[in-house]
Amino acid sequence: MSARARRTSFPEVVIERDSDTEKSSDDEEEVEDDVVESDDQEEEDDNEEQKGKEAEVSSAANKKGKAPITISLKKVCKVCKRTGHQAGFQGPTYIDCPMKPCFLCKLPGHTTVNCPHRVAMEFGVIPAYRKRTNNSLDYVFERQVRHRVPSIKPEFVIPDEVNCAVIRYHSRRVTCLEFHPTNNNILLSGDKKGQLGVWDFGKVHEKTVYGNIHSCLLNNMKFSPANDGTVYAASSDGTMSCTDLETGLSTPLMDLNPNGWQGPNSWTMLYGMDLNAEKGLVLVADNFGFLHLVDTRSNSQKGNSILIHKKGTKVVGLHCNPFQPDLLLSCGNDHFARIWDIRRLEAESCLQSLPHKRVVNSAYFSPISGSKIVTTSIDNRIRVWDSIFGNLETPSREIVHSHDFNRHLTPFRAEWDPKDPSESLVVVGRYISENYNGLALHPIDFIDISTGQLVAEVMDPNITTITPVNKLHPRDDVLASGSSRSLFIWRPKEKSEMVQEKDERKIVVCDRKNSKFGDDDDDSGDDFSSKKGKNGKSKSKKPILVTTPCSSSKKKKKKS
DNA sequence: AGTCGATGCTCCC
DNA sequence: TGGGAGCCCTCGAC
Repeated sequence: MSARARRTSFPEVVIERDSDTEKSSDDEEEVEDDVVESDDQEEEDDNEEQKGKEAEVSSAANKKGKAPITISLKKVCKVCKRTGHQAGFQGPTYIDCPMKPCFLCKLPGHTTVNCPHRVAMEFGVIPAYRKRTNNSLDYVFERQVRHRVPSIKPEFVIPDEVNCAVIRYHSRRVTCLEFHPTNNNILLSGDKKGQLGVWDFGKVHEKTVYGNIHSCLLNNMKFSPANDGTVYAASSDGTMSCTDLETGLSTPLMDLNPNGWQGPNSWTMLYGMDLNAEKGLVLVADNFGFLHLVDTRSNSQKGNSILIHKKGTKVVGLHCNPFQPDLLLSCGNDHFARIWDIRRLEAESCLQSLPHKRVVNSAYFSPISGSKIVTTSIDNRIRVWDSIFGNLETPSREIVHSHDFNRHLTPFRAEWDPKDPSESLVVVGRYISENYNGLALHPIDFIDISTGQLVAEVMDPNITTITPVNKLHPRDDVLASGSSRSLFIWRPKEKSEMVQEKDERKIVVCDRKNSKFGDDDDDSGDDFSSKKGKNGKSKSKKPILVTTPCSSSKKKKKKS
């Protein structure tokens, strides 16, 4: 009996067989066959479904006539390409490849299922503890800053229910969000195509998208502190723009590719951006490690560009300290976050380098006192420095959290709650899914960065996509999320109910072409609620969200 | 329901 | 340092 004939535990498809007596002369193949057999034994023991396929082709190149080609269907792990196990979704639960390090904490020896960081997110985190250096900066902190940070933590208010949304607001994935500084209902959103959305979520059906400002990824935007009708934006097309929100008219303040496309080695993209209101400066950083300053009064570049990160690497984040705007925090792909003094900016003049193990997606000073730093790195760790006046050699805390890099997703950024006086609440989307009543959902996490504890995980059975872009409202208990091409507004449950009393929850489906309901004004669509969970496990889904009419909308006409 | 492809980015050699 | 291989929980179209 040949080896192939004995293989009975999985389906076999013989495409062509010339002669049963012909055997492959290739020794290596013989060995492989043996390996396969032992794997088969495991499969029988496991008694699992056979999925995947492996084509075994006997070369028989030295023989005349046709070679036998046997394709056997058996399970192959798509991660490590070995047999005997399989990674992937089994229903709503993702099974990791046991041959790889933990997908969550990146350590070997276990998978995410029993990773201690998944069981308890605060695992291994040292609760609030400030390293005292007893130097003069510590003294300054005690005198000037400490009283701004209350020692008693207020109760966190979590916006945990979808209040309104526009499905497919953008034609490409959302890259950034920004709330209007004075108008509570205006949300700005940028997308991968460079389009800028202006959404008044008080009037859900009204949708404005400016498509002619940038030609690719809108990476960051900020409102002008001098004029809240004006917004600055940095894009991968190499331009930094200043746009009037009323008219949509845009002025390019900087174009780093004035000669157009000259090849990938010279094409400059703008990523990190922030404003220094005191000095009237826009700070932007590019993909070659340089920082550029633009004077908003003269609309011209100020000084020379300065290399602030390793030459040739992206600088993805810039943040001016809210308390001392001359302090600048940058982060980038050279695995560093850096603190700078804008008054003394030159290459290698940074006050402090904060090393990370991998690329740093974001680095922010705390929003009120500016004395803390939170960074998000693609090594699946949120790092916290409790005081920029203290010892910055090592972070005060490292919180393991799933926010891996994926080329199809906007990079995750942990964002402060600007309303939290204790400066300890942070919001960040989660990459890996969890099984919630038979649905694989990717929640949005609220984390207390002083303890590493998961304060809340916010999800909706209808949002099955990953939500990497999140922004908390500067004044209201509102969370804005960008998930794929859609925008969501969350409010706390009780408040949501109050709002609904006078105006029902509003979910609008955009994109005429892809929606069978056709019209933005059409209120009958259930595209949102009909979305399936992972692996089509939609049976146990609670249909809590439906497309409801906007009662205040005057445009109530049905298409015949 | 299952497959496929668009593709940017990281990191290793 | 440059080039290129490879990429584990995408997402949406067909």
